[in-house]
Amino acid sequence: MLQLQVIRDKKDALIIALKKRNIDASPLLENVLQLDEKRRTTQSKLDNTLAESNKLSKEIGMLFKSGKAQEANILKEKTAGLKEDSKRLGDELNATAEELKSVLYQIPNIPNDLVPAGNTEDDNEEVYKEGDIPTLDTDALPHWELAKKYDIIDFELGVKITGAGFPVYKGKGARLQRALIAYFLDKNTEAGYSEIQVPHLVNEASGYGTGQLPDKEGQMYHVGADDLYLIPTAEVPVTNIFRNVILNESDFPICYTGYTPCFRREAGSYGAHVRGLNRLHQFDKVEIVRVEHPSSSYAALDGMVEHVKTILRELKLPYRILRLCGGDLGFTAAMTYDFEVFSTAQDRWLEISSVSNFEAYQANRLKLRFKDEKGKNQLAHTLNGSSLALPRVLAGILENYQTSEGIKVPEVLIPYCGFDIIN
RNA sequence: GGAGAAAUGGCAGAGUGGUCGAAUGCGGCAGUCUUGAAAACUGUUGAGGGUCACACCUCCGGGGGUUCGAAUCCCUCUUUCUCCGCCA
Repeated sequence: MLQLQVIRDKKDALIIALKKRNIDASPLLENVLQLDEKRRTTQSKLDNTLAESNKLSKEIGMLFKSGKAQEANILKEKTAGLKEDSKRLGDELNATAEELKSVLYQIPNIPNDLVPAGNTEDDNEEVYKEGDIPTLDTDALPHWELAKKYDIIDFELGVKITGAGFPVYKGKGARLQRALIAYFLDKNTEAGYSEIQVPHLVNEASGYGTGQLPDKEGQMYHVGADDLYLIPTAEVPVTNIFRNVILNESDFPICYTGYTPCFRREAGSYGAHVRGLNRLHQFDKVEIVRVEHPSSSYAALDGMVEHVKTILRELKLPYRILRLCGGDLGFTAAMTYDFEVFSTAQDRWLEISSVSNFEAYQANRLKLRFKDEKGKNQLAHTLNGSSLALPRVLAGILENYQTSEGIKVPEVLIPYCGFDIIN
């Protein structure tokens, strides 16, 4: 959520910046300012009424104490009208505040200056590319065929147990999956991220805190009986650790890494492009989350990007990095870098990581602040990224490492797997 | 799941209808003293709204109610603790 003060101060600049997302924010922002104005006048009317009623109450108290019940009762009558007024003004204030909040929730984050304009993923800007795309035999298979051939992932079994998009990993497939998780976590902790295990279900307040609610309500699985949501990413529980927290400057930087399964309804996406591991309802992911001082959040973002690079370099997977354009940028992000690995047999790029700076947008919802050197509370910046999302990394490994003898295991993973080929 | 107790500032812990945003202790910060540090002493120390700045308003787990007036009384939800039951 954007800060009211920022909207008040720089409305026109915000409208221009939000054009990159192809939205005309001016009606929304106007509405915000109008509601804010109304909120403040109502608030001040209410405050005055309450002040008067507080004053009378004190007088009544003193009169009763000094035995002047008669006079006190006269004053009591005067308070009746004030009570009605404050009730009415209070209701009005609440309604206005609610309305204001709901409009604020509809405004996405302001894209960073570096974010290119554009509508679709075709307008994303490739900023980096590394690794050689292997030349495969003509009979090379896509990963879902390989999974079947070597019996390491069973999609049909998942359909039987749960439904489409819930694969079952078997034997060396399961072991490879576990190896990847352990390897990612080790790399992250070596880089200074502390490992953490968090709940896989979150409450409504957490959903609002990181911005999944109300914007992406339909993307999360909701457990009605307990009113909880299955997490779509570890970002939600990990970042919400800091909801309603006031940090000291010396606490920065805060770096966490956690492995969790992720659950996404993916309503409306069907077809060939979601085959195999390309898009699932349940998948595993290792996430990195940082909380930073505003002055260093972009350095932190760069650091996260460099870190993810080292992992892909070690896995020897061909990848590229895109800076997302305004139209493709997530609702809450100010800037995002997507990592894509080349899936050779499918001849397409697969997104395997998304690293974002949310600046103060999430912090404003979370009320995540720190005391600056002047002792004033300021909003912190939050960031997160995948390091990495498992299924598509697995798809990339299976396809790019396939040989006529079987699928070779990337060297760095051999110690984690205990085998060097899947055949 | 059943029975009972509780929830107050960074922490501990007073406060059962009026001047309580809240005693006291610890911790934090600043100062005095000291070559420096410790100790001691002095002062200061929650958040939000509002204002040029004050004033003023709100917040004692969340929500609602009673009352001229609620941290204090009532209802409700949540959480924690104790006992019982169940259980990986």
